[in-house]
Amino acid sequence: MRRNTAPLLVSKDKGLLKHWRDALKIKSAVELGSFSALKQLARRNGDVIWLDLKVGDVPPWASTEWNGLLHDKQMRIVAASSYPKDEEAIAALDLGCAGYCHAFSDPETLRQVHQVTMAGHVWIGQHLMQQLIQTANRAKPSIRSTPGAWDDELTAREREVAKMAAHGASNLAIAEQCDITERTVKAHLSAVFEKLGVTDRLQLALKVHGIQ
Amino acid sequence: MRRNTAPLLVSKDKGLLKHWRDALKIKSAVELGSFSALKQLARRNGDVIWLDLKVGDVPPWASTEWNGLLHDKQMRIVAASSYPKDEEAIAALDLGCAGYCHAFSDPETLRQVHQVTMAGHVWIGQHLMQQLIQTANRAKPSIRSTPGAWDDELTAREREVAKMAAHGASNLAIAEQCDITERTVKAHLSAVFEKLGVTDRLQLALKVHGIQ
DNA sequence: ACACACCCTGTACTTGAGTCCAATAGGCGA
DNA sequence: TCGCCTATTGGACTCAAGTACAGGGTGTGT
Repeated sequence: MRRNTAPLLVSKDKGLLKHWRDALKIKSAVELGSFSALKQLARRNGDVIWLDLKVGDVPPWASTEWNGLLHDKQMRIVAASSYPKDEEAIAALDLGCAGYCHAFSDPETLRQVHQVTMAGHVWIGQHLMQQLIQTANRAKPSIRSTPGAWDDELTAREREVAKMAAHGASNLAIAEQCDITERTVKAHLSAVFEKLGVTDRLQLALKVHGIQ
Repeated sequence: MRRNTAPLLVSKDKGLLKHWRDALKIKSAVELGSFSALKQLARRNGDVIWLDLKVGDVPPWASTEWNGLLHDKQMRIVAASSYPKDEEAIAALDLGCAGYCHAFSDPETLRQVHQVTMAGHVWIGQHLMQQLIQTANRAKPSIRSTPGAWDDELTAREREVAKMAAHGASNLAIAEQCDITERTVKAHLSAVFEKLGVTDRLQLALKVHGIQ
């Protein structure tokens, strides 16, 4: 079982340091004022390191400086920003950071971040989580029942009409675009619905775009 | 501050139920043996619901049955599987589940999952996290188009209704799930259309799911 | 007390969507 | 030539969706 190891707080902001100390309920935290000072420490025992990204000398995410710190599992770094950005979060987590959060999150959340990361898990905010899930859902055709082959048994015309409908075009708009009657569009769509096993154009759109 | 509300455990597996009870350190847990029983409960107060996916009558992820349970924030469902799959996790979390984990995770992890989800955050295993990060990194143009900001100026109810509509639910279905009148659903959706600058539910769906 | 936002509901209306029951015409393989 | 598929269209119909107009109830901040 793990015990109450002292986290390492890296920031220049006195207010932030106090906020963290109060939240994590620690009396004597090791505190550093710069990223370079952090680098000196070399391999610690697995404590969580809270890193204020505003600290100044934090290297860019693409830098190789991170390799030694993160790719061995020795350091569990929680990157904290007062102005969180999704791109930054992804970059940080991809590099191996144990967490990414708003620097001034409420104490309860900070405590959870600490516990979770200390236990070897990864922390991520729910907003970013939604982004990731959505991206993954769109990027991963393996989830679909019919991976990209939704239009297999459709005729050319049906495919054409189906795509337009799935992108929000009205029957009339499709008719004009294809230079046919609205009635014909309906006929094609009915056939499409039948073949794809859906009931309306919204279901069709979800299927075409890979959602459910 | 948060009180010690009793979680709801849904499983047929006696051993699993005991495992969960022991891990979460609860004496009197409400336990259900089926998903359908869970559906009867309607809107609870926000307790965490532990759902064993092996329970049998769990509807497929594409089903609209999930809408009412998940898209309002009333139910925080942690989906637990003895044979976790990444695709399933993504599907579950995308639908609005608060977490996805191995059913027989060690007690400490289970406790953390419980705390995190109870606090309104989302739990995800670190392996899947890595996958998501990598996927996001490969497809980062889509994430910077901020597909998650579509519901910024919507009210909670509007958001809820909008999500369900965007997933293909009819007004009547939404009404029943939310226990309101179809007329009210229309009112909410009209407001949503107005705020999002779309004309119908299909356009809404495209916006919600990040297409166009 | 008041304004304001949100949530809920009603009646009445217009209209796009989708279906059912047809029909005509061209292409193509057996 | 005879089916069979595809594309096209018509009329008539049902119905969900969305809008316009008009409220009532609640909670919250000023």
